[in-house]
Amino acid sequence: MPELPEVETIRIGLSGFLPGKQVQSVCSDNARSFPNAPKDVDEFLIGAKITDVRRRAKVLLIDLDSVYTLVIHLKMTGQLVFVQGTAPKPQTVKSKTQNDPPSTNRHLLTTKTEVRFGAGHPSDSLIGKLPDKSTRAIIEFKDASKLFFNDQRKFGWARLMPTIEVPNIDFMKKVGPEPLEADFTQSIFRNRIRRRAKSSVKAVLLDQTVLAGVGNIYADESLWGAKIHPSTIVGTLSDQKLNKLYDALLAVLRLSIEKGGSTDKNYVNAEGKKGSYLSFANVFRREGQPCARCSTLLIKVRVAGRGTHLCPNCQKVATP
DNA sequence: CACTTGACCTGTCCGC
DNA sequence: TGCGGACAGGTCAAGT
Repeated sequence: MPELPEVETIRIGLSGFLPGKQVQSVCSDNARSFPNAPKDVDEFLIGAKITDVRRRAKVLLIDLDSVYTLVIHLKMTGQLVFVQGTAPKPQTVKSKTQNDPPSTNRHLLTTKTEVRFGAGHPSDSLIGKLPDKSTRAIIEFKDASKLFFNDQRKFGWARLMPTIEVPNIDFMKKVGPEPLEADFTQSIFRNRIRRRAKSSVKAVLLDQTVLAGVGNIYADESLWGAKIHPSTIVGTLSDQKLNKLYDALLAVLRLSIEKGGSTDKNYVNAEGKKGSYLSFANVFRREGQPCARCSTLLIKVRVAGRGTHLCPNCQKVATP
């Protein structure tokens, strides 16, 4: 679920909290979610200070002064939850599904001022209830603040590795350019998209080796913006159409970062606010609703193995 | 080699 | 009410 705008929102938020924090202790389930050997954690994470929080594609990079980096991919349901260690300030945010009596919250931490990042699930809407059963790792800092890594579906992972080796990860070597970097021009976009001339344009947008950071939400939104059917074969698209797609893609990515990303179930940014992009979305999860341009009812189909939202009137399959 | 599909997971939702 | 199955999607491995 977290795509480029969500991970960037998380990066911005964590950048306000983490630099300078010194790691006091770490606990994890030692499974796939955080597979490092305990001795490496002892040597390179415990006692280290965080120097920077970076992002590449959908990957978060938390740099340490041990010259190691914590590399985190949230995949679909991963979250990073930062909990301040001081000034406990009880909050009562109720689940929308039920009114949980406080007495049932047996896992309340002593500190309750928390900031949650990333994709979530309904049980997460009770702020202050951590760790929960999706918690995979907890990093505690010397000032008693904590960073929780939660992931309901265990697709995400966090890995500690030497900073200098991060660019050598297979994913990092293969991943395409950042679409919001200044030197990512229309012609570079067209050339990279055209590398997969026989594929559907949606499959190519989702291909991280073509360009970095686009997932299902922003693929659908940008194709609607450019009036291109997601099944259109890349080779049949004109330069003009691809330029429109470039413009639409950059516009939706920028708008979403401005809105703090997309909140599906729940998700808040550094200021405790939900990402609001989905309320600006034109097609994603809006099947059955009228198209904002032509009022035709939006539909949901399957393209490139993904649920795909489009306007059947504005986005017709290109006929060569 | 280029491209597509399935596996990995768990929680939710829908139909019977 | 409960149960089975489809579905959600980022990425990699396996298949066509």
